[in-house]
Amino acid sequence: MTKRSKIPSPTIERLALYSRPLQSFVESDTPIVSSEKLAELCGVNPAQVRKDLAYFGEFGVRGVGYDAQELLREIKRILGTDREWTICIVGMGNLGMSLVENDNFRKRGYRFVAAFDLDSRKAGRRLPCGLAIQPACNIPEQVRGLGVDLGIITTPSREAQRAAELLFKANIKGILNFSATQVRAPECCIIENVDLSVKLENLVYHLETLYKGMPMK
Amino acid sequence: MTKRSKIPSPTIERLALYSRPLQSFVESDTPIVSSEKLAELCGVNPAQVRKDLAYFGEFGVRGVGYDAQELLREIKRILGTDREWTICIVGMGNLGMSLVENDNFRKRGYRFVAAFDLDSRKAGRRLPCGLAIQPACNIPEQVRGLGVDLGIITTPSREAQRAAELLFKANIKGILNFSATQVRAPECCIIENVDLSVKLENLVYHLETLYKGMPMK
DNA sequence: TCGAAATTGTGAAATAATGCACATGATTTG
DNA sequence: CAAATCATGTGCATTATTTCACAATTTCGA
Ligand SMILES: NC(=O)c1ccc[n+]([C@@H]2O[C@H](COP(=O)([O-])OP(=O)(O)OC[C@H]3O[C@@H](n4cnc5c(N)ncnc54)[C@H](O)[C@@H]3O)[C@@H](O)[C@H]2O)c1
Ligand SMILES: NC(=O)c1ccc[n+]([C@@H]2O[C@H](COP(=O)([O-])OP(=O)(O)OC[C@H]3O[C@@H](n4cnc5c(N)ncnc54)[C@H](O)[C@@H]3O)[C@@H](O)[C@H]2O)c1
Repeated sequence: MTKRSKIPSPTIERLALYSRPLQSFVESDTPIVSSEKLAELCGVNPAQVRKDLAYFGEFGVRGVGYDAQELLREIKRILGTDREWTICIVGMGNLGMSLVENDNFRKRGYRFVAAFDLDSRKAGRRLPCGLAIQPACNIPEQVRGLGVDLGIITTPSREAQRAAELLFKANIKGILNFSATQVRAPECCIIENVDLSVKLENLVYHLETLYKGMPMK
Repeated sequence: MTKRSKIPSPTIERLALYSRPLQSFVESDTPIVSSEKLAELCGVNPAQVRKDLAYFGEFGVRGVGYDAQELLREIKRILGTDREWTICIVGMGNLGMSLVENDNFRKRGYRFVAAFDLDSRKAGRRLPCGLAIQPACNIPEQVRGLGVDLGIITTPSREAQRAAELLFKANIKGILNFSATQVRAPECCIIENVDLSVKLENLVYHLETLYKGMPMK
């Protein structure tokens, strides 16, 4: 039990997924939820829900279900989202701005504490949230000084690796990269690459296959 | 050997991934690429690259490698991205605007042909790209009339299902949903849910686990 | 109080995905 | 032209993940 070393990584993604409907249950004063209900809302198998949770302990009551509030608390603890995480963001174009403005991150306990851009016309500008955009060359000093937890890269693809290098220099431990190039990182930094158009292409493939009358995966 | 019916879905995601460096090779006049090089750039195992491709045919030359241009063309054909796909987008807030403005989608052969919002102050406004935002109630008629291929949902979470229903009514076949609720769809429509904060929570979990016990600095 | 219904937790089977290792064919070099 | 080198394609072992199926536990109603 609780040997984190061999927990399937799909399990982790699903735990985050489960927390969304759980939050709703808590907000709507629905105290008890079953693996079947949760599974349905998240589009997975009920046994999967139970097994995912079982990696970390016994949170339910047989014949009854799970206490929504308690389960949500446990999942947050497991994921590490029961505390605030600070974020800096590099590349204040359309997507970067959109992310900083987005309220959901704040609600989930993330806080943007620094924003950077290479463009000298942008550097100095103050964002609605109160942050001032700083020149990218400040990254190592600023990010290290503030002890920022996470970095988000929203620069053009060709600049992504360079942006990442500055973050490594600042000793950052985790990066979410939205550009279309896979950023390469040293051992000590975890990268999550999120290429949005890969998602679109997935969709396109499935449609294409479907239209051709072939059975779908 | 082209039996599409049992192709692993991770394979499809990786094919899209491979196309990024391949594009660069083509643009920089590098004619030949090996599975090893491609694998390195995409952060996967070389045998994986070869196996992924082998599901669809023999595209390489033993002892030599793959012709970058030809391989790129084949991958596009396999994915279905060798033709234009039209997109409509529902919810023209920060993220929606950002997606419509993004040039990469156009470069990859996607074309936004309609944009919708519920907000009556937004409806009617013209976007830089030339599209005019329409009221959401126009979706069924407009989307069906234009024969739009794909839908993107960027409304607040609580509105996502409603937005989706309008798209179903318009007989749309695939939807990319950026809101934090999993949209439920009829058989005839494929949904890809992309919850960005799930990605962040993944990162947080791994950091938390990695540095459990050790002082984070 | 008892039996039926509900629902969890879990071992074991089934299914899916990955990666090794080598036969195969191309190319280069001496 | 033979040998060395390179890199693909693939059968198979390995590893990872999902799902089944059922014992265990709780609740409820007669
Ligand atoms: N906008 C979207 O909806 C969207 C969707 C999918 C992927 N993406 C990807 O996200 C990234 C950003 O997209 P965008 O639309 O915001 O682009 P954008 O061009 O609007 O913004 C990029 C910003 O990065 C800044 N920049 C460039 N080099 C930099 C550097 N070295 N350090 C710091 N800042 C730097 C630029 O000055 C600019 O402000 C791109 O890689 C894009 O492919 C965006
Ligand atoms: N902005 C981001 O960076 C970001 C990041 C992650 C996830 N998301 C998700 O993407 C979605 C959009 O985010 P956003 O920041 O653009 O929000 P936003 O509030 O800026 O925009 C939402 C837009 O949707 C419109 N809308 C509401 N109901 C509608 C309906 N039924 N039909 C059509 N339009 C409707 C609103 O008028 C508004 O213009 C949200 O679900 C958010 O959680 C956004």
